[in-house]
Amino acid sequence: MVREKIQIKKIDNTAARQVTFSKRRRGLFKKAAELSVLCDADVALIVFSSTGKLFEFCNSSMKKIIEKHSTHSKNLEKHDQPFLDLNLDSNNYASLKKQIAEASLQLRQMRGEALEKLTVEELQQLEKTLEAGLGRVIDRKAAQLAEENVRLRRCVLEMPNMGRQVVADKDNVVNEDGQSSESVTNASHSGGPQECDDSSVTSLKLGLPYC
Amino acid sequence: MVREKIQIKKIDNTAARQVTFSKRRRGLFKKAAELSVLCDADVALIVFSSTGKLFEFCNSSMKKIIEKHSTHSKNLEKHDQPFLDLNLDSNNYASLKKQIAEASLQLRQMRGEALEKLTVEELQQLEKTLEAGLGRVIDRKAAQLAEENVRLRRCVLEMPNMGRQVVADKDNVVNEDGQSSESVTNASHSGGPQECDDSSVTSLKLGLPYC
DNA sequence: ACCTATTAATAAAT
DNA sequence: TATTTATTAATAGGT
Repeated sequence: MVREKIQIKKIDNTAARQVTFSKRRRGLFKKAAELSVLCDADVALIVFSSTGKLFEFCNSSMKKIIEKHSTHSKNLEKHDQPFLDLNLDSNNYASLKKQIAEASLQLRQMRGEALEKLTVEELQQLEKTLEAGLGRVIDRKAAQLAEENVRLRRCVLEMPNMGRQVVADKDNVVNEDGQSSESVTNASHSGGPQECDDSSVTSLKLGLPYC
Repeated sequence: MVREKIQIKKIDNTAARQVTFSKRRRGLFKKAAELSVLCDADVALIVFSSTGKLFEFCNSSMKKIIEKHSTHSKNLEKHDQPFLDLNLDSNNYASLKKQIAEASLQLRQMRGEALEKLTVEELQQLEKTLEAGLGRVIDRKAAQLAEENVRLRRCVLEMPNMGRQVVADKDNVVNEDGQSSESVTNASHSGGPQECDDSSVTSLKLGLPYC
């Protein structure tokens, strides 16, 4: 597209990814709107950012289009038993929905949205909860990293020859030349590219290819 | 766009409209796919041509995304027609329970529990989300406090006798006219975090009995 | 469906 | 986040 052509793969750098997301999202929504107008098409577009924020476009009614889509797909896959669900207990059903609404609201508030209705005291409480959670997350991360560090050091030490130099050399190798290491994939369940600019994280990766 | 710039309005000529539809639809789907990969976003795109033909794109599961979308919107709109919703299998009983489980897990993790299964990368992401949420909560609290402060100062000033002494030596009085309350509000929207510790909350309470 | 002149989108830098 | 700019990508109209 631009100054330089890019590869279509997940953008590692979080900040860059969010910038690109904003720009391209705008572009995509514009195109969607144009298509619906120019060609008299029904278009529904739903996007969740990697942080869980929802963006949507629909030239008419999202609900209607989703229903229409549902109808189309239903021709192919068969339907479980919506009627059974109905028979169960509408109170129960309603209660489940209420629970979901409540949980969603809480989640949004923890993400810093929908705070308008909260009192200062509630905000204070929320702040404490978030601080506590953040602390635990950071602790846990540190623990994981320390654990991995131990494993890596052991791994390096067990290597007969070059182990020591590799560890000692601070800004060595590997990460620079693109995505060289299989180890990155090993390190994460999700298998996605890394987005940790934390130097401690980075340094961890350095040892892995030798294991 | 090309040889000549076009107006974004329905293309009258049917053949031309269909040609444009094909071209732009391809372009749109490509962009949607790119966004989902580059930015790790969940994207669902549903298009019905003016002739009723269905085209869809989804980087993961259309059903899942529609469910997620449904969950999000349910927080805002009340559920008028549960029957219509039931037609989508997005709202069957099992699915609702799954959504609750998922939301509960997310909430627990944001509170710093159940972190054992998360990778370092996921922890990193969670940390960022918490930090962002915390920042917004703090901002909001500051804004609320500032607002209340304005009200309290005005209240104190309106008291015939002792008002002046109480307020005078503190930051000046100009701050509490319409102008400043505007600026406080503006600052809270865009501005950086402001520090408000518990003592400021406490001190606010002290003023209230006089009003 | 293919071609290409031209506009639109956008990556990177600021 | 917004603006700017250099460059690639999309595409309108023609064949």
